Amino acid sequence: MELAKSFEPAEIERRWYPLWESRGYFAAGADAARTDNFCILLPPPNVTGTLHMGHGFNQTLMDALTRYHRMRGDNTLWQPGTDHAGIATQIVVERQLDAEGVSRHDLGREKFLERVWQWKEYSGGTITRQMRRLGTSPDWSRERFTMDAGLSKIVTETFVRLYREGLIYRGKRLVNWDPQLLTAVSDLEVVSEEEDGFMWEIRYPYADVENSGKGALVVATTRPETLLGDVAVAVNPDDERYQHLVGKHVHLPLTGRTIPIIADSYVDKAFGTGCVKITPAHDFNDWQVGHRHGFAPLSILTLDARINEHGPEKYRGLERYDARKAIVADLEAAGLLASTKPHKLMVPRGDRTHAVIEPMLTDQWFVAMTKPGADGSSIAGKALECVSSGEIKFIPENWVNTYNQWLNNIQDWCISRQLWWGHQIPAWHSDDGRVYVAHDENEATTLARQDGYTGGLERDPDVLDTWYSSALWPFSTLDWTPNWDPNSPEKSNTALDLYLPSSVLVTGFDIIFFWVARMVMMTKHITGKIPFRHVYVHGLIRDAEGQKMSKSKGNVLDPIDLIDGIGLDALVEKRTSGLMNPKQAAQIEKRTRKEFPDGIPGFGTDALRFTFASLASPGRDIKFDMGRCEGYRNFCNKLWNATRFVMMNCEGQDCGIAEGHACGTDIVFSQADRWIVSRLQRTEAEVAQHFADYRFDLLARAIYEFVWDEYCDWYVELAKVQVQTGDVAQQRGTRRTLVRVLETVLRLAHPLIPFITEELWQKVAPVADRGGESIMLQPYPTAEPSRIDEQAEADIRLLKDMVNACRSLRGEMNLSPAQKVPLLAAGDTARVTAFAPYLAALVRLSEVTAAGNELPASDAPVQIVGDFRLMLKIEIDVVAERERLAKEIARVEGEIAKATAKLGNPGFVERAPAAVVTQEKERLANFSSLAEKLRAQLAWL
RNA sequence: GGGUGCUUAGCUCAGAUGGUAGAGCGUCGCCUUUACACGGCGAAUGUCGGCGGUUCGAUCCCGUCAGCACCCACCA
Repeated sequence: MELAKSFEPAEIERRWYPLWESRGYFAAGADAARTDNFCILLPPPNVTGTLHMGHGFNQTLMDALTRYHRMRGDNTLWQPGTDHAGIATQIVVERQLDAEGVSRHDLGREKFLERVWQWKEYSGGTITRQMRRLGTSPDWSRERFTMDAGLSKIVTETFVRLYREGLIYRGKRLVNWDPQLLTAVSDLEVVSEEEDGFMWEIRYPYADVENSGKGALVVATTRPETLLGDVAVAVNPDDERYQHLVGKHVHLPLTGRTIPIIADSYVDKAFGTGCVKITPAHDFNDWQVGHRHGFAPLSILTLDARINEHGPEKYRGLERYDARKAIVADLEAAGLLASTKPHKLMVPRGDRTHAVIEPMLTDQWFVAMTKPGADGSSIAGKALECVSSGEIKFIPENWVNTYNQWLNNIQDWCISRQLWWGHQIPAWHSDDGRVYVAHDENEATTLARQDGYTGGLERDPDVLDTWYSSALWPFSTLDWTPNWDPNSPEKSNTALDLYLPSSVLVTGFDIIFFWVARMVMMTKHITGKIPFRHVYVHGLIRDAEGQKMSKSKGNVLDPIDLIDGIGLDALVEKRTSGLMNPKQAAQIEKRTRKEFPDGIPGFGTDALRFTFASLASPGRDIKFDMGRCEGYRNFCNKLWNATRFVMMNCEGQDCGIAEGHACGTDIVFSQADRWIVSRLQRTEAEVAQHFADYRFDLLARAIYEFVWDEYCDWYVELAKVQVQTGDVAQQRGTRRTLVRVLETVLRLAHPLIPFITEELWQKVAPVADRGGESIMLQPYPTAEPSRIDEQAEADIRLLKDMVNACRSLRGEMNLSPAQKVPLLAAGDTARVTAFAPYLAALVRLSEVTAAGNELPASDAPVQIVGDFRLMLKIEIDVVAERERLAKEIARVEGEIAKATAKLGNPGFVERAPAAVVTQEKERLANFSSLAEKLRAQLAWL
């Protein structure tokens, strides 16, 4: 069957993916007898999410690694799955309910969860469908979801374990509270950004008899409303201005309360007035200070951030910012407001809701990070050890600093969330405040009875942070059981035995803390094993300007749109619908229409994947450049057409590989044939190295350059000559080389561009005498050093130099590409004769004549290549040619001067390595000889 | 306040245990040469951020300054 004239990816992709999947090519190796295991865990995307550029990038790299190792014959597993993404998913469903005018509380927990499950069922396949469009090849039969029964059971098991070890505890602590979501969040889920605010200075009048009426202490605050919860005013113990006041009291404005003045070194004398109001219930630092001085925190806010019953009657029920206004106004009226100044401050906001986070005193569950466990080391300590010992390796290495720094300063992890969607905490409360943590209610009841409690039990309503189950991913997806023991036949588990630890985690640096560190901590603590050996950390995809892609900025690119293409109107519609702030629509539309006046063309999956791979340089940010996507689409087309050429010339022809054509007697390989095979070996070696180093950018480039610059631009052109002018044996050698090299290159490139390589391989393989139902099942090419041919490489390098020199000459002489001219070549006659047919074709020469050792006197232009002098026999402008030669001589003399100076420097000759000195001498000799020849040529004119 | 990374051709980015600077896109010229105009051939373009130091030699190593970006952190 004929290949289409150009590469049309859509139909090919649609055809191949279902075949691969249904034939089971993605299935895990899972061969218990083997040790060459390779395993990657898919960072589980949100089950209700859609594929974004970050996924596309991340998954392309993982798929390339997976396909590579599978073709190498390794016992390979790419373990897929999705995450329930507690907060994110719950928010989406709550918004849907909002639109219907109901709240989750109207529905009740059970009904609400049904709704979420429904939504999960409805949209849950989107992300995995989109992954399939990317050509990803995980073992879908092993797909897991964090809230599957099996995984949930492991969540419970580990929770109970950690609790019983004393590493999970419950306590009333100040936590980051999202007043909009009404849940605690972890430190990592709070993002602080600098915002404009005010600094208010407030007078707290002296209350003691001797100072009464004599003035006031002035405190500075950015949050005046919290003064209602003040329990003290603190000054630095060394501050001479205030030392005498320590132990005295001030009136707390608007409250009728009197609070003490205390000394604490936490206070910075130089900042503000040197006096700090202490509000332990509403500030993390103040909580510490209050704790040191034995003050009970006074909470003055409700969970939805309104003034509560501990505040004065007047302010009760007021929302925090309304309360602020009222309080500032009242202070001013009372003459207690000393000043108001604009002030920049860091405002903590929830990463999901963007609501201002409130430190809130609540009962929560925590994982103790730094508390020593039974084995004497803490969870965080073990995680540090895994990396410092070298068991786990970061690539690039510098991420170790980031990892260590975080773990060295880690706080206990608040794992409870006041949400409904997630793993409900396996703890049961008695009426009298006792807590029983157990695998299920029966066990809890048993524990309660043993404890002498006979009343009812109520399950803790909270769920776990979504990252808790993610932290277990390396072993929960492999069906870990508490009694797992790889050394015991009854207790072993093939998947775990083979694939824990996995080989490499491929991830962006944005989730090193959220996920990577926590997986190390939990996996090591629970299973005793590290979760993975390598952590390959890649950058984050940004838009062409380097901006983060976000809905509100309207700069989001959808990988599927880059694959299929999208019209301008559809793109505008997509970017402007469902905005949180509809006012941005006009601006987004304008920018989109400017950036993509014709919409986005469909580049196909392979081009997109190749782009992702080639962008995977070690840096932090990756600006997505659509121009490169187009370039790699062109590359795919190049590969397509090279195959078309090879098929036209080889299919049904004698390629010297069918039966009866023994190599040697009736097949001849030219230097060009040996050269391309030699270059192929080098490319194969390079690719293997880049895979080992996770340098997908260099890997993509090596393949690109081999295919385009070597195979297409040179070898195919040389092969045309050989097929046209060679004898039968040489034609055989040429066809065989053409098809075999191509077939190998397809396998070499398959991990990056799976669809086109499969499609083409199906056509090429039979001609190359390789059978098989899919390229996926073929061995990955490996370099054979014995096939590296230095002589052939040198020969072709010389031929290329000659061709380039002649082409350059033609260009400079302004010869039309259509005009054929004769060439006279001085130098080794045998060489000239051997190269003549190639030169004639590649330079478009009418004839090539060997001139022996000397060129005739002529004013024709001459190029010098090594020991050869190449003369184009054309009429030229003698003056222009003199200028050209003079210019060239000047350039060469410049080089000679540089080299001479270098060699004249005793320091260089004495101290530089001998090889460098020799090289420099050679350079000088070559340039000198070239200059001499050029001068001789100039003399002819 | 602590930490990390970046600064190379108009744009996006590679690069070498320190020894003659590269690619893609873009630009300019020529070309329907039967694989490919998603193409071919040719051409132009860089004090490799500034300043010091080490060295025979620095774009690469060290120091310092500037600019940009990001991460962590409790400054009221």
